[in-house]
Amino acid sequence: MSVSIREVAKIAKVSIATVSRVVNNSAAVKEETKKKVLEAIEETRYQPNAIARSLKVSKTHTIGVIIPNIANQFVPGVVRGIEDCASEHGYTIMVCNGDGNDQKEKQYLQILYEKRMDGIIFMSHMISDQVAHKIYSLNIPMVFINTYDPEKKYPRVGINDTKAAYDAVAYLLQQGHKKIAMIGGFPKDPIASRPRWNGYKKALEQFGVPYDEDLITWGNFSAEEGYRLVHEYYVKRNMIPTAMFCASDTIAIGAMRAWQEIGYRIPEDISVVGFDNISLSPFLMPPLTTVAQPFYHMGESSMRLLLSQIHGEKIKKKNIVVPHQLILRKSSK
Amino acid sequence: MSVSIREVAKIAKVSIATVSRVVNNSAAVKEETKKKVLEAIEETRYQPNAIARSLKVSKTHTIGVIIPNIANQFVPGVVRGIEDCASEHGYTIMVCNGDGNDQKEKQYLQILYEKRMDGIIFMSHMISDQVAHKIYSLNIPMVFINTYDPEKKYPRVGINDTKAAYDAVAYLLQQGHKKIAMIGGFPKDPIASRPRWNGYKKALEQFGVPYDEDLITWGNFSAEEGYRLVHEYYVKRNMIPTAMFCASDTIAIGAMRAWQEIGYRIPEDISVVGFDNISLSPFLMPPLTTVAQPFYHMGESSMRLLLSQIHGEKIKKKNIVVPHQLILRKSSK
DNA sequence: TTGTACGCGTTATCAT
DNA sequence: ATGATAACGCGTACAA
Repeated sequence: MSVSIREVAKIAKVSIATVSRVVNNSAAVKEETKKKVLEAIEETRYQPNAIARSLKVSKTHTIGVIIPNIANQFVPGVVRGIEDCASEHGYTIMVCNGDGNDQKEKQYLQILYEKRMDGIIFMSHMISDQVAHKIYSLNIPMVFINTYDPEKKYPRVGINDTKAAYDAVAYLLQQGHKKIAMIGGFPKDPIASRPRWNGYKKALEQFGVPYDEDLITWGNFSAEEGYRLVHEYYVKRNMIPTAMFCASDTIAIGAMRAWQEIGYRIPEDISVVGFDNISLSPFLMPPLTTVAQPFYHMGESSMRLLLSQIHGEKIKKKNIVVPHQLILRKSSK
Repeated sequence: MSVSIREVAKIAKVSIATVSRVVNNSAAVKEETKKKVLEAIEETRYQPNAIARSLKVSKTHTIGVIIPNIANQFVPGVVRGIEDCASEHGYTIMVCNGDGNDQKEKQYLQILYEKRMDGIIFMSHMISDQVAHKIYSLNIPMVFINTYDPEKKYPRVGINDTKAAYDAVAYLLQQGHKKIAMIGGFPKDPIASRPRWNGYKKALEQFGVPYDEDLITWGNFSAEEGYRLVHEYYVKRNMIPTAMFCASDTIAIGAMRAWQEIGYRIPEDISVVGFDNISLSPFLMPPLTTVAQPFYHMGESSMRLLLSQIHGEKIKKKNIVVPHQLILRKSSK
């Protein structure tokens, strides 16, 4: 197999301690012996064994990342933010697709613990009691994206969903819209859906527009659902709004397509605003007005937060809210 | 910190060997003592240390995945395919963004080797001599996605790019188009760009349509470039084709937008066909005709190939070509 | 400045 | 069926 520090030592005619010292620059070594060691390393093609090192120092310089699904629209941006920050600090990431599934999440948590991650970043819509229980049993550095842990023991990073939805709907109201439909995600989802719904209601209230339950529908954040709901709910019931607030850009894409198919023009007949600002939103026809979430930034700052925990610093702020931004494009007026 | 096998042994009043045996089910243990051990494990909340185990058995059950950029349109699908297959077989993945950058790729290769991955999946456009050199120095199970290693020592999975481009352009030709523009990726890229260009030329030849260099431009696979090239090349030179073949869906998105902005209708005035079939292609206006790549499948089968290498099986087929598919939608006629 | 020796938490090979 | 004990490859007191 691969050569160990021992062989290098033998060839360089020094002790393994000395080899270790030059490999890690951990202590002064005479220039001459250092050269001998370096030559021996070259000759043997020695490569340090990080596993052995980890066992010794109880640090893997690896962090676990549990996300719903890497293939989801905005997850990759977050992961990229995490990885950039991680690699910058000498860490590597292990990514796991939890699929918002209790069992899978629990199992990954277990595996990541056994593999002795230095910390874990956990992204999900909601976190079940079972998963929460598992999390607390681990007792290692952790940070949440979007979700909260029930006891709020660990920090969480995310936008202010209520305010973000409020901003979007308030903008529509300001433009004179009164009949504003909303397509949300899972109605029970306490992270993305409830707060956005609240923001919607709050805006209406503020502008003195009565809330109409019939204008609200729930899907699952997918384009297919947005498409389906427009056809099978709004059109079928002949409830044609003048504007529509969608809880995700994917929903908005499906919805816009449905409206356009049956002859409504966007934004002339119906204004549509999305949520997320995924990378293709500016290239849709028409380009989509939406609430941008700083995904990369979220990943990056969650990693930062994790690092400070790993370094033993005490976290004071448990809820790190990152800025959202309403981006006006052509799908609304 | 966390408890070791030793403490469990002490509490259960057995040897560490016995504890190891019950933890791994590696040998028969009397029911009675097994129970004692299990109780001790429960009591101490013992969790096996995978690092120590890895050091002992020289297997990490972890595989490294180097990709250009997880935030790129189609990369997440591939990674998802890899991860599903990996986790199904008890493996975990470490993902690294190489950014198609020699230095980064080399460095990640080094890190992944030091962390003793059981294998590596490498996805990139092209692989430089430096990186190739590094790869060969490692000598561990590896498989490539899209790229080849120069000596073709390791297997590679990908579509037949030439044939795929041929199919797309032949379709356009069949529809009666004669003036077909193409926007490629990096002209030097031997993986995605050259073969697709060749396929384009081959189709023209087959249909007896003369090849016109001026119809070809090169970008970098981005929507911005597609947009820019339409405006600054085709429109400015007044070279208006009747159809356009784009080497990626993102290019097509930018190009469609540019044409539409200046009043050309798609597909009535210009047909556009893309490449990749990213998840939003069906939701564009108009829905994009494109060549689908089976990303998930590519990830999955690359992982399978890696597993068989890890298990010591000899790979006979070095080039695994997965099926592409021309998907006809509304952006072409 | 350098070397010796121990321990990190396992698994595996011997005995018993 | 069980227990001692030797590795695995490394970092680090401590001694020299």
